[in-house]
Amino acid sequence: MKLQKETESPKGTAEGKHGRWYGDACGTAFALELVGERWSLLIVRELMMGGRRFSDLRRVLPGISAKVLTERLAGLEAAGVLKKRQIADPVPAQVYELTEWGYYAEVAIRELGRWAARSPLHDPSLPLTPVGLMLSMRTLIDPEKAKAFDAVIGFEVAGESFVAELKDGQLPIRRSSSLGDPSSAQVIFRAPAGPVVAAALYGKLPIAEVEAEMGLKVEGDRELAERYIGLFALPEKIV
Amino acid sequence: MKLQKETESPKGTAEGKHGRWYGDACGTAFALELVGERWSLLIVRELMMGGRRFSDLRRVLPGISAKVLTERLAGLEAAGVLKKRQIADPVPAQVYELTEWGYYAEVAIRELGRWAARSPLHDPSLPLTPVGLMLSMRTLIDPEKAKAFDAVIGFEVAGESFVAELKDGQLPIRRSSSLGDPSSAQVIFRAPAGPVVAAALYGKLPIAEVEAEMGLKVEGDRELAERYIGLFALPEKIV
DNA sequence: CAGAATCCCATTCGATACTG
DNA sequence: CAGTATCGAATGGGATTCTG
Repeated sequence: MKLQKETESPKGTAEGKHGRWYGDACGTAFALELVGERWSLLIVRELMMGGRRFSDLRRVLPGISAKVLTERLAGLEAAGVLKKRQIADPVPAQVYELTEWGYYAEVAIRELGRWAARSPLHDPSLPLTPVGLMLSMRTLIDPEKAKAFDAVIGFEVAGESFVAELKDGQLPIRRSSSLGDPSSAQVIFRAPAGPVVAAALYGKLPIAEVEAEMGLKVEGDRELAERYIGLFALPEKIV
Repeated sequence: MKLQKETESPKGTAEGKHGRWYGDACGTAFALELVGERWSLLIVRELMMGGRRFSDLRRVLPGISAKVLTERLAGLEAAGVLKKRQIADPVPAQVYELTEWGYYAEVAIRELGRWAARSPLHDPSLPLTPVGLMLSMRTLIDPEKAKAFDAVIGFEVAGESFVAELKDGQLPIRRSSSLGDPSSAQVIFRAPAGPVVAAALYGKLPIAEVEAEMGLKVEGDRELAERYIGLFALPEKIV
């Protein structure tokens, strides 16, 4: 990012002013120029389930400062990864939303996560944002097992709602404004935080135990919930 | 990386001393802690075709300083991505080699590259290292077309030699110490630099033209070379 | 409250010089 | 060849302030 700062790459000769960029035709190197700065890819991750406001991003990315978030959003917009958009819906506000191409980054984000989760040093007990949880499901679902299974699952995690529509081995997930009782979901997982759902999906703790000890609530078809959980497996560690 | 510096994550409470780490269970966030610093992932990329020495890395990563390379290698070793190994083969020396898990990062590296290459801002005319070229072939080959085609192709690019063994739609590539005439390759591409081969593979310029104007030499079965080139296509740009 | 702008300090980067 | 040592410049991040 920072594509149009003071001194852009002079006549395409491969490097910015201070050798700050890589000057490498390799797509990976270019990706790192676009999203390689601290926080950038996590911002993209948080936008993967739809546009978010500035303050939403600050909330789910604890530790990012307003200054850095501002800089990153500007850089990602200059890079064509996201666009700032005015909305008038609930109240006049602006949301940051991925461009079509920005959404294509999901595969790379997933594969980075799949790889890193296989490190023995990875600590899955840390906090997990609702969007992080949703993306982890899309990463870790077993596509073979999923083929034989259609379902509509609702999630309400830390106040954010999503609907996952399992079909043809695919698991598209969208944000849902209201996951009320007139929902089409056959089963709804409600949890105060991401790791609670993760404990059920990946930790393979019995649902009842996660309900009793971590505040999960599974509403609707509990047998379906069990089958759904059976679709996921953490990748094995490697050393 | 920097996993065991002065103040490691205190009792696993999610953040390092200065909030430098993300404290996020999301595998992607952890990946960024491991390889998210400037240059790290490009070092991993350059090791993807086998171990390299310190000076090899400095040469193919123009712009990286000895200091930063030293720091990154130490960090990546602490993270379990690579290992320093003593060799005595040609001369006593030490090489940095990916661990088994380190090699698994290739998918993520490829997907980052595939994504970024679809940006209209990507400039494919920049320099391309031999390893970058080899990885780009593994990224951009059409697996469907490749299924019906077995071949052994040699490459000698900027003094580095590789053999690619196309079989069952897979394209494993290994470094080759000598790509002499007693080689098993059915066709050999020789070029002074990566972009020359890229011009033939992805630019779809006629072989004869790339030979005449860019210094490519195609030895052996030229018809096979044409068929091989036909397996590759740049992904379309999106906006 | 949303978000941009400013100030300040710690860390990091990169170039150069130097060493076993 | 394989790194260390050093130093100025750039960046990162927190706190504060300003604007709507």
